[in-house]
Amino acid sequence: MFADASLVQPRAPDGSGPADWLSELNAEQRRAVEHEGSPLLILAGAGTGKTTTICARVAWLLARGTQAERILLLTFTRRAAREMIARARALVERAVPDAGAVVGGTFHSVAHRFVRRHAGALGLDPGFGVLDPGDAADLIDLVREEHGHAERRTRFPRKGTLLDIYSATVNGQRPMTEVVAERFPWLDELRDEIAALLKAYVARKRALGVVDFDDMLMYWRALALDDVIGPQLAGRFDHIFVDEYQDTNGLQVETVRALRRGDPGVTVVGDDFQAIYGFRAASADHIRSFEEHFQGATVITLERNYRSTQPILDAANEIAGQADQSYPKRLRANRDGGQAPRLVLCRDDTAEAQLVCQRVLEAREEGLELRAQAVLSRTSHDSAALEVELTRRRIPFVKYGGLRYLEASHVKDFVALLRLAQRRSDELAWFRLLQRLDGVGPVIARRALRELVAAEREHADAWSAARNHLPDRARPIIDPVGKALATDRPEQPTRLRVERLLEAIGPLIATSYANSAPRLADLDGLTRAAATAGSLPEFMAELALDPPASSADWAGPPHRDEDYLVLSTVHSAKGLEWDAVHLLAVYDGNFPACLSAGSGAEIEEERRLLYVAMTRARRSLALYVPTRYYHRPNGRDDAHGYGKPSRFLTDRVRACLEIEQVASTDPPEGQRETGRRRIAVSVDPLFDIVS
DNA sequence: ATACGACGGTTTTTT
DNA sequence: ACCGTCGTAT
Repeated sequence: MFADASLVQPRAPDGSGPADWLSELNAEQRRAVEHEGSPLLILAGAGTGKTTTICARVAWLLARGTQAERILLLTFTRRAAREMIARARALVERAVPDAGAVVGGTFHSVAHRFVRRHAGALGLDPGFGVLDPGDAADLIDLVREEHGHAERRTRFPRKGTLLDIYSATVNGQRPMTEVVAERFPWLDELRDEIAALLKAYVARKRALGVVDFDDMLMYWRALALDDVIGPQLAGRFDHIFVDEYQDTNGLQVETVRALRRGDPGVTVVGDDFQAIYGFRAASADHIRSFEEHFQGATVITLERNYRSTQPILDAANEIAGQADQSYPKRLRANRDGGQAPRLVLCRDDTAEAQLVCQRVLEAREEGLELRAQAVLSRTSHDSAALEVELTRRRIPFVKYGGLRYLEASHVKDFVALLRLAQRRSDELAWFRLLQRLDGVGPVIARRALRELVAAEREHADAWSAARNHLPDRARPIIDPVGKALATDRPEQPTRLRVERLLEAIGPLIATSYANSAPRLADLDGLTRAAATAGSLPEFMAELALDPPASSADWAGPPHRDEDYLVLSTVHSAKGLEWDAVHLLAVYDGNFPACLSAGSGAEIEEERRLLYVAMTRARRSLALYVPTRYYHRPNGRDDAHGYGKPSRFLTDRVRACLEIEQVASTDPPEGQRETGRRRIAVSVDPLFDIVS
C-alpha cells in the first residue's frame, strides 16, 4: 500500500472547538500533544498510548491551522503505517469533516515517491524499476556466476548473505570490511572478492536503470542534502513525525535532519528498549543522540501502560531491568488485577502445538475470539508443528512473516512477464520464464537469451531467432508470450496490458504446475489490482514495496468477518497487541538465537526481542519451553538436542511467572515412535463444530 | 551435452 | 524451505 493517510481536518479552534480528544489523554501525553517550539522526542514505553499520542498531536496541529498535506508521517513497517493511518482517521473524523491528506507511509515508500518525482536529477529514467529483495538477490546471483564463484572449490557466500552484507554496509554507511569483520567474521578472508562482486552489483544496477530498497534511501538522502532540491523538499513540510525512531538507521536519520535543516517541526517517537532491527544497521544510538542531532530538543517520557495487566508488566520490567538503559522506564499498569504469565515446560514442539491449540480453543469457548489471540515466535519456522496441528484441527489462522504471495513461484513467473513488458531485454525475467519450459534448463535458456540480445542489436527479428534454440515442444507454450510482448504498448491502458499478458502466460502456468487452476485464479487478483494502478512501472514499484501478504489480500476483505488466529514472528508483531499471547520456543538457543549469542550487543537485542514479545499481551501471556528440539525440521530421523529455558528467564523473572510442568501430552504415545512420522487416523474433524 | 530428480547440509529477524 | 552435488534419463 502506498499509505496516503486521508485525514479529515478538524474545525479551526474557535473556542468550542474539537477538544474532546484532549480530555482523554493523561498529563504526559497531553504535554507531548501540545508541545511547541522545539524538536520533540517522545519516549513511549510499550503500550503507553504512543499511537494515540501521535494521532492526537496530528489532530492538534491541524486544529492549530497546519495544513494536512504539510505534515509528513514516517513509519518503519507497513503494518505500523496502516495502523497509524486507521487510528488517525478515526480520531480526526471525530472532529470535523473538512478533507485533507497527511503525507505518510514507510520510509521506503515515501522515498520512492520522491525519487520517482526527481528521477531525472538523479540520473534515473522516470520509469525505473524497483528490485525487491528477491530480485536484488537474483541479480547478485547473476553477477556471482559471472565472477565464476559458482564452480569454485572455495566456499563462497550465497546470494542472500551477500545481499545482507551489502545492505548492512549501505544502511550503516560504514566500510564493508568493518561490517564483515563484525557480523560475518567467517568471511573475512573473502572480503576482497566480496567487495569486487558488490561493486559489480552496483554497476549492474546502474546499467539496468533499476533501484533496490537500499538505493531508495540513498537517493532520497541525496535529494534531501542537495543544495537546490533539498530546501524545496524541506519547505514542503511544516512538521515531520517519525515513529519507531529506535529502529532508524544512519541514512534515515540523516535524511530527516536534512529535511528539517534546523526547523523545529519534528516529532519522533520510540522506545530504546524495543530496538530490534540492529541486524539491518538500525541503532538505538540514534534515539539516544536525538538531543545532539536536533538542537534544543525536548524529551517527554510515557510510562503509564494502558495495555497489559500488572503481573505481565512485572515480568517484562524484570527483563528490562537486566539491561542498562540510558532512558530507564518502568511500566505501570493502569488497571488492577490480572494473572501471572505462565511458563510452560513441555516435551517438544508437538506437545507445545497441542497445548497451544488446547488453550486457544478453551479461551475461545470462554468468549475470547481467535483474532484476539496470537502465537508469536522467534523465527517463522518455529511455528511449523503448530501449523500442522492447527490445520489438522481446522482452526483458521493467518501467518505473518511466512511465505509471501510474491514469493510463490507462479506469481514470480507472471511478475517476470510484466517486467518484460517494461523492458524487453530483462535477462533475469527471460531466464526465469524460459526455464519453466519443458526441456529447457540453464544452458539452453542462456543460449536463447544470447541470441535474443545479439539479434536485437542488429535490429533483426530477435524473438524468432531466439525461439530457434528452444525444443519443438516448448514453442506452442512460449509463442503466445512472445506474441503478447510484441503487441504490447506502454500507451495502452494498464488493465488491458495486464489482462493480455495474463492470458498469454496461461499455457505456461498450466503446463508448469500440477495444480494450475488455483494458481491462475490467484493471478486474477493481481490483474484487478493493476487495473486501479497508474502506470505499469508504478504498479510494479508499489507491488515491490508493499506486497500483499497473501492472495487473499487482493480478494477484498474476506477476513473482515472471519475469526482467525494470528501467527507472527516477534519482529512482525511489534506495535501490535492481543488479549492472549502465546510465545513459542523460549529456549536458550532461540532466545537468544544461538547465532546471535556471539557479541554482547547481539544478546542485548535478543533480550529486547523477548521484551517486545511479552509486552504484546493484554491479559494472558504464556511462554512455552519445549525441552527437546529436533535438528531436522521435517526430519526422517530423530536427531535432537535438549534445551533449557532462555537465559533471560532468571530467578527474578521466574518469580513473576507461574511455572507449569506438562508431563505428557494429549496424543502422547505412538507419534514419536517412528521418528517424527505422523500417521493421523482421526474422524475428529467430522464432529468439529464450525462456528 | 543437458535436464532433472534425489539427497544432504544449512547462519534468523524486514523494508 | 533453499542450495549445491551427484547419478541417471533423454
